[in-house]
Amino acid sequence: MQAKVAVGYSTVLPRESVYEVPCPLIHALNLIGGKWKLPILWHLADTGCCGFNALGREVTGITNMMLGKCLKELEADGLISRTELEGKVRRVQYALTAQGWRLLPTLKGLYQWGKEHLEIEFAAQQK
Amino acid sequence: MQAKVAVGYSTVLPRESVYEVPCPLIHALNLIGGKWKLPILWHLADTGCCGFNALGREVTGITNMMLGKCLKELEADGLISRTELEGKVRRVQYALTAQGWRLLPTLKGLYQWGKEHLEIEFAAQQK
DNA sequence: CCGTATCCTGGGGGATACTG
DNA sequence: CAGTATCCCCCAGGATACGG
Repeated sequence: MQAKVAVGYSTVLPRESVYEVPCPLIHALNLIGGKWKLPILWHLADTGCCGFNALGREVTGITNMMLGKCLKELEADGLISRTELEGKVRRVQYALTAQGWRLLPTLKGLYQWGKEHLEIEFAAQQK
Repeated sequence: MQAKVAVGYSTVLPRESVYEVPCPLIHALNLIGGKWKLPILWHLADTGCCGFNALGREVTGITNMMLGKCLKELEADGLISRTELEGKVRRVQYALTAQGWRLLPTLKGLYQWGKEHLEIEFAAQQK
């Protein structure tokens, strides 16, 4: 067995099910869970802001259905903002909120860990 | 729109679907995805090592089915180790691997962000 | 004690079509 | 351009039971 290392938060499970008590980590994972939330956030991070159809074109493979659903949820959760612009043709702008921006860097560690994991996995296959 | 901040990794989407190209972040999220992977990892982090039934007792709500499936996947992914102990009665020890240990602290930032999000949400409901 | 086999259900997500 | 409505399929995960 490994020596115990600092994890940074409590790993003690509650007596009740973890799903009957609000866990911040599970909560965060739920907000960005699903197949398309992260790609949408990435593209907004990359371009600054974006309209509905433009977003649909850039996030390859997503359908209008899922795009609408995800955008609605992300907005309700305060990760993105929706702004209707004035003009004769209808125009809407989606952008990250401050809270949305704050989320992205927190994923960096996980990204690095995943990269390492992929490399180890790849090396094992080469043998 | 917000000023652009450093995210720590590339947010540029590939021309192909994100799901046709191996993204380390998506990969990491897949490894710990599902309902029970994190609770299992937490309990192993908390106790050091654990047998099958003991784990099932502590991770409240999980069934034998899901426990077996998750343990098998986590082992195949190199996050936990499975050791059969010598003796007249069968005994097995599950524990985190070094890679498993390295994962947990990377989730700290996400945990903090989720905590903040819960607090903001709660404050909004009080109004 | 350590699991596996079977059966079943809910909902996430795809395809397609339609509206203002 | 910015979405909604409908239908359908698949599989993660629950319930239950059984075997080494």
